Amino acid sequence: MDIKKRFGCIVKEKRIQIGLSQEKFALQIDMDRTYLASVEKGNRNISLENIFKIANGLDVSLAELFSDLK
Amino acid sequence: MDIKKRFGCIVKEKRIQIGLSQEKFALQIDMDRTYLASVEKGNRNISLENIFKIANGLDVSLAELFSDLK
DNA sequence: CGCACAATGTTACTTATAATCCGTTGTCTT
DNA sequence: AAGACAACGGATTATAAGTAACATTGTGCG
Repeated sequence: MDIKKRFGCIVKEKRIQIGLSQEKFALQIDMDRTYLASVEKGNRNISLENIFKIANGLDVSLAELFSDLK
Repeated sequence: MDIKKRFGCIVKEKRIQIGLSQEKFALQIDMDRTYLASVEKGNRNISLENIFKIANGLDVSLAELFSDLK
């Protein structure tokens, strides 16, 4: 599985863990709702600053975010 | 310090650890030398696939790469 | 020191694509 | 039906990717 898809899965997992919808989470981290959706789907080659923004929103470090990237 | 600069520092550190010049390393991972230089300088908001490419070139996982991001 | 050369830094530019914004559609669940 | 959520489309804007030319710095050596 490619890196974008793997990343998207983890974001989705962790977002669900904290009990937020795509829309709520996107709003919270000031990111477009449809963009977050496509990131989770693994269709986006997201940039470092947005990766960081998501990690912060999920309240995990970048290392943690990537640690269970199978 | 911002995330781009912190990331760049780590890449530089790890590249030096494996004893490669920017040019050699860039060649190895099929990336332009000047692009790599600006990434290391923290002037680029690099995307996931290029982050991944660098991690692979450095022979570390993404989690490892980000683990000593101070 | 002055010279050569290697390594890195910087600027500026075009092209590719990340990211936003508007909406619609489908699927649950109540 | 209505409301919440997620998937998808298209059009636009912002910016990352990639490259070339040139500048600078660092280093070893005569």
